[in-house]
Amino acid sequence: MGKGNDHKARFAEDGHDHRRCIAEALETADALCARRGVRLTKLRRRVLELVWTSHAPIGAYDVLRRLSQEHDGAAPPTVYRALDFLREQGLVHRIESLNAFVGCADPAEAHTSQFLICQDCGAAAELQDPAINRALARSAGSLGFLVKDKTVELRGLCAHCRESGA
Amino acid sequence: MGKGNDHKARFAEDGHDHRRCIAEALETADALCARRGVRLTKLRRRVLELVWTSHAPIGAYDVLRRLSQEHDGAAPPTVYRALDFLREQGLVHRIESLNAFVGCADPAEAHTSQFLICQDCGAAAELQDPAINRALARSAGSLGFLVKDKTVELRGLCAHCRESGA
DNA sequence: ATTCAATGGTTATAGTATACTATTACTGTT
DNA sequence: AACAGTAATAGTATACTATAACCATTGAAT
Ligand SMILES: [Zn+2]
Ligand SMILES: [Zn+2]
Ligand SMILES: [Zn+2]
Ligand SMILES: [Zn+2]
Repeated sequence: MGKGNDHKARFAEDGHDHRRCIAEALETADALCARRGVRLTKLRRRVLELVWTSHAPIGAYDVLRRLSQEHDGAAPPTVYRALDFLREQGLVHRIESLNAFVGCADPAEAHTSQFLICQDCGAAAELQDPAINRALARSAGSLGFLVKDKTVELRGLCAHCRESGA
Repeated sequence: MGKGNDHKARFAEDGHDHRRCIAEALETADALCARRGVRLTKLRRRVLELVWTSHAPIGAYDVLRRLSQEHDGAAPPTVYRALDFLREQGLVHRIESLNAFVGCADPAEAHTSQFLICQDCGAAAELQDPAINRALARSAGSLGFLVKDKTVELRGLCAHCRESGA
């Protein structure tokens, strides 16, 4: 299965085999879409692959620039349509504070996650911390607020960049 | 002082005196800027007033449209500069998931807050819940992540719209 | 008065996202 | 084979959000 059945994800390790990250993400996506009866077309699959280029969220227009090199006539809607599909299927997440997209670490089932985003290396780690969700639910509940959707994004320095920096 | 010395803010009540909200926000801003020795110019003050038009976050270009009606030559930079100043002074917050701005309920000192945003009436309530901040700090800390900035935005239905809706 | 940094005006451009229309590819039906 | 229905993609234009770059003015401090 995918990389992330961990309850709590981590930042990818420094010298990790990222080709394997990508391959696993694509395999998981293939299996998931097959099971759901939705089509991970060549285009959508390629956009997913481009999003997985690194663990740093990538902008839609960066995806477009790369896609254009191999796909004549690629235009903004080409990318946004693919990203919309991938988001609907939970295969990518949007990072609101960056206007950018990142591959989901654990797309098997719907979930709300939190993101730690390193301002130095750009990498984003996806967490699913029940304690955070509990605290949010409590706070919203006490005001009678019905939560439909959550955005939790923390920006700062990951452990690695914190050490190597000053 | 301002409206919000509450530990936990609430959604503004249905028939509340919003003119008073605005007046208090402006008074607080005047006092705060005077104390800090920064200039809340006529333009900046007017932009703050426009942001406080309602408790719903407002887009920069909506501010611009209104400002243009009374201020010749208002252009995007006019508004963004004023908003930048107001954000630096903690007088307005940016809602990342809406690309919009909202007045701060308690600008007296720097703080990280959370937002509950009603998808029906548009209003945003600003919370400062220590339990949420604790949960976030714990989670980030356990990964050695140094948090510099937080975005916590929950979208859904406020108590009022939940009742009046279906 | 002189000076310098802060403020704002103006024009242009970058960056992000969607609306709208048309076409293609695949499916099953007649 | 001809047809209709559907999903996916193409193509064009436009809306929306934000910043760059350069210049004129203001206003507080010396
Ligand atoms: Zn990897
Ligand atoms: Zn990092
Ligand atoms: Zn009010
Ligand atoms: Zn509401």
